[in-house]
Amino acid sequence: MPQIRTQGLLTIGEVASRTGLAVSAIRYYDDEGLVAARRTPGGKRMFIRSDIRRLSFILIAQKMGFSLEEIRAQLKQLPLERTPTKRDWEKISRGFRARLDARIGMLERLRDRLDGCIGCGCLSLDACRLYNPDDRAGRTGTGPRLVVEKSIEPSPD
Amino acid sequence: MPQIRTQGLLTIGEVASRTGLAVSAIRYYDDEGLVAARRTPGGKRMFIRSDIRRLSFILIAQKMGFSLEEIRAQLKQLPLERTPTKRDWEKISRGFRARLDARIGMLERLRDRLDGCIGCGCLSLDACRLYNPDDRAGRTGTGPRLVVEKSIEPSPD
DNA sequence: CTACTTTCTCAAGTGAACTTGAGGTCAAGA
DNA sequence: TCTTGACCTCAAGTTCACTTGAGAAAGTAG
Repeated sequence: MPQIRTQGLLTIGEVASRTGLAVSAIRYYDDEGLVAARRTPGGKRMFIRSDIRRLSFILIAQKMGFSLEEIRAQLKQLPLERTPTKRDWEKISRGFRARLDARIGMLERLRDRLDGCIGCGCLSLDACRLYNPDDRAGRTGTGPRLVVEKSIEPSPD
Repeated sequence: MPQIRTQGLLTIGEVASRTGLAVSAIRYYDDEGLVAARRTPGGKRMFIRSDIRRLSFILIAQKMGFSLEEIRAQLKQLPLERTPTKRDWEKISRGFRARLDARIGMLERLRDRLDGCIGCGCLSLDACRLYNPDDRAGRTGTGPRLVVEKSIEPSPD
């Protein structure tokens, strides 16, 4: 029985145990185009080694709070069929790092505001800098949400 | 028609426009016990002013990546019926701050590892410190996920 | 070849956090 | 009084990120 090139390729089960992902999750990512498994003549998914890296990246990016949609966008910069090069990963890294810094920055801003607001126990909502960073009170009708969206979100993208 | 104490109470519509939340979302939070609206004899929800603060807190905490479940746990420390005092909010603030710091710390650790791994473009998975921080290669079968869970999660809680 | 494990597809279910829709009530203004 | 608009309940629908289940085919060990 001639193995039609199992040349270092991995089955979905192997990838699952190597990444810790469920087989069903990997299939889902394949369907969603986050990885691109090739197929054996029999129709089984086969992965290249660098797919493990790809999948681990997905896992980690999710932990960081990125949606699959955002992760997909990041991964679009990597070649799907070929093992990515140093340059390929570096490109990803830059964009990812930027988004991550933005996210961290947002959390830190929120934290610092909390310290100065909830922390201080100020109970006068209209004067609260967390909810009204411009010191304009909440009488406009478009309150906190807009404030949050505008001043705290990482980037408009 | 004697208003049975609209004494500074707010309707759901007013609260919605003050917080930027949808009316349906506020009703949902009320059902879920994240706020406790009192009712008019006619059955309409009425809110006290500090509920705006409560709801804004929910909004912000969600932006930070906390689930409603976690937020509920935080808010349990606040009195539901009474306007919270400085002390009340301070208690919240401490727990919240700790969780927030943990979250930021996790992101920073991940970011720094990315810099040293994806950033450097190292392509040898088995040697990658991000996926194998202990420098033990991924041959054990229980790979990256465990690594991520164990070393990067904020706290077991 | 048989038995067994792994994999396949496709449809449907899950939980979180809401939104939408249907049908009904309440209070104020013309 | 009639109408309008804000509110009510309850059930069902939505999106995300998967999981579960049914039924079938592929590959491996004996």
